[in-house]
Amino acid sequence: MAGKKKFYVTTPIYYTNASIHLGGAYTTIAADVLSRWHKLLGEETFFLTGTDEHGQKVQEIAEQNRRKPKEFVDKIVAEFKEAFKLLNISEDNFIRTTDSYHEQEVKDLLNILFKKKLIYKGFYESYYCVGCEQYLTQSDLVDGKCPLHNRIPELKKEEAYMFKLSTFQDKLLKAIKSGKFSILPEVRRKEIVTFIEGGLQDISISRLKEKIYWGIELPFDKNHTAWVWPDALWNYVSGLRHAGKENFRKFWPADVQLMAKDILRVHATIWPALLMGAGYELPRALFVHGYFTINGQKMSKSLGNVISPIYLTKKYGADSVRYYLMRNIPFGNDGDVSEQSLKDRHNNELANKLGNLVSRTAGMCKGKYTKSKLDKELTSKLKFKEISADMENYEFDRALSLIFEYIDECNAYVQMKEPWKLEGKQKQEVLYNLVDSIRVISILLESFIPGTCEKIRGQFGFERADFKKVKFGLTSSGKIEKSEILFKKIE
RNA sequence: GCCUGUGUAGUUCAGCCCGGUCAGAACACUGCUCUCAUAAGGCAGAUGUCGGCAGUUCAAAUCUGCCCACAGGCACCA
Repeated sequence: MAGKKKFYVTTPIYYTNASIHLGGAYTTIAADVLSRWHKLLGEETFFLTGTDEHGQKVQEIAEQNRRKPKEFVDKIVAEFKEAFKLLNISEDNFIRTTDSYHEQEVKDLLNILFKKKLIYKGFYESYYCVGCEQYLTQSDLVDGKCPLHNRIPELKKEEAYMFKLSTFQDKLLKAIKSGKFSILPEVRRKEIVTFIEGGLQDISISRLKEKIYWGIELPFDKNHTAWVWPDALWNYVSGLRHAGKENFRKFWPADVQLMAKDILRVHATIWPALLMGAGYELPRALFVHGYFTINGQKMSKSLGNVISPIYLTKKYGADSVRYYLMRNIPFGNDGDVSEQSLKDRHNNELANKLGNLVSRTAGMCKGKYTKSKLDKELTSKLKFKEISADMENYEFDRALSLIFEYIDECNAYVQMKEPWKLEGKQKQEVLYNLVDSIRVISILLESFIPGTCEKIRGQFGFERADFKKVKFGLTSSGKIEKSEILFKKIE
């Protein structure tokens, strides 16, 4: 079977200065959905996620907690893994930037770039506010002053190794404009093109070790640790190569890398530049999703409206949370999230439509179903091609909406045929078409609500199947093992 | 300030690229109805001057201009 397609998807690695938040769970769910979908398409897939654990913030927070950084991040990482398990995430590797294989890969990268003279010793300049006792960024400043203390910060200069990002400006623009390195959605691509056209400056890729000891030591200078970029971004290479060199050859480059818009710029500039510098192919696409508001408000700790994905999952179940997030917000847009709308979708769509269809069908079958002829009037209403196209375009909400349209058709079909009034063959035929439809639906929904689809398979005795089996009439006669409620109503 | 977007029923949104059943879907609401099922399902209905003004056109939510409101971006915080 030569030429089998492959699919490599990544999430960003999450920073371990705090517990997992809903946004991170969302990105990871989306990546999981894509990975599972492509697997069902018959492709070989690799799905990477993980944690970014070095740097000043972690160092400081650990100190505040009177812990060693490693102890501190171990605890946070355990929470991430717990959350992903709860959410039924099927990653192939969970990389930690503190993993020794990763640290070695980063050193190798830095050596290569250093030898190619893409890294040179220079100075990192930044603004230091004596009042804040902190470094500020350009965007922190208002009229060139620290807005908190209303004073002009000192410009501090310290030795740092620099990466020649500026060298890559034209090559990057070319890659983006040609579509070789695609940035989605379109709005984000425009943003990046404008930014790069404004000119790329070299960036610092190290900090003095005496200041930031919690990082990877530069292989060519013990007094420096790697700054976040080479360390964090390189995970996409090291995390894949960890699964074996064969694997790396097979899966590289990434087919799509998901992220929220806050980290797009580094992923659209520094990241591809590091790859070009080290002689790697660029990822095919970056896909940028939006932010959430909670009940119309920005999510923030100070407002106290942060919703924990662990809380939601424990309360409503992984599949409801997964379904809700994928269905409620067009991927790539900002969107609003609320427990009420989650409940509404859980009750109306998962329980009343899908759950009830399965339940009433199983009930009418009275223990068995018999292979019969197909009713095209029903089965022709499934829009599999459109659903596939929506998935190709990352339009998860549309795909789900079309799948649920078919579920509606099935429910209407029951009403129209009134199988409880029928006998013998006529009745068998109606039930067969419903059972067969449920089988097809369960394959289509597998990526989104894997736990539920497994239950459906168990109930009807279906085999686990991929999209080759998304054809009607493939169900043979069978027994209903047991009847169970897929989604209990909430409140 | 500059650059990008968004503004359509109570709510969330589709439609806008390629002008003419385009005024839609879902939820919520109201009425009717089947009874296999998780008091679920089915059918029917009301709701909007498509942000504002002007222009192009036989015809504009759909194209153009201006205005208003909101959001995002404009480098070392990820």
